[in-house]
Amino acid sequence: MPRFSEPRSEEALLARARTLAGRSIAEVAAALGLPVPADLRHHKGWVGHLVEKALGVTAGSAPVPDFASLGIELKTLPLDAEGVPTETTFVSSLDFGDPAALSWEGSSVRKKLARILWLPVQADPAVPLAERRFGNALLWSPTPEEEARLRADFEEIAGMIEAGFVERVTAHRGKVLQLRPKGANARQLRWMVDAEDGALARTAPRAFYLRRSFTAELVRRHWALGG
DNA sequence: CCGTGATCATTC
DNA sequence: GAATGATCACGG
Repeated sequence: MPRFSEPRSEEALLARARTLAGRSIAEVAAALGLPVPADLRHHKGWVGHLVEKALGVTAGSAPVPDFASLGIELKTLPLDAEGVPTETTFVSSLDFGDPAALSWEGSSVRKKLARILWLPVQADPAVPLAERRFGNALLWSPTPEEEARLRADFEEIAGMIEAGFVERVTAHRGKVLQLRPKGANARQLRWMVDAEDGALARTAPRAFYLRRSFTAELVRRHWALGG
């Protein structure tokens, strides 16, 4: 059954997450006394918030791990009928005000991806939201090979930003990790320091995302699903 | 206002 | 069909 308190160990967290396996969104929501929206069009992060409540996440929107004391990030992983992720995975926003944010070691990307609790959730559009079921959770850390691929993409993107070409970093760049706009709308802007002259300039807020091909590979390897 | 939770909608 | 760029809701 879902609980409200934060788990104190990896084992406790994983055990609790696995109680969600096979359960429907309607069941989990009912246990928490939450109504299920008809669809996600106006509730895009709803499933993620539902799972947070069920597993005892208290961190809110602070840029820290969901389970701060355990250093674990929680991510839902929406899968289609074949077990392939239907969406990219948000990793972290780019902090234009933090010089360390552009070094791999100091980056929020490395920290966020260091340990993730993946919770697969059915996302076949043919299945109504309330009837979709959760899968078996996986506590994951990147292998050295995966980290090398992530780091290579990150450093390519970070290098362009440091050189003053942030506007030329599109979502096409990066094999497993990409940088995309992330904001309420395209009109929202952030201040950044221009690499050339040090002047302040406005630019769109951006965030790092994992490509579907990367998480699809993860699913195939750990759940033996998909094609 | 901003960051986290993500998915949508248009274009390719 | 899949990917990119845009968008929606919420808490603090």
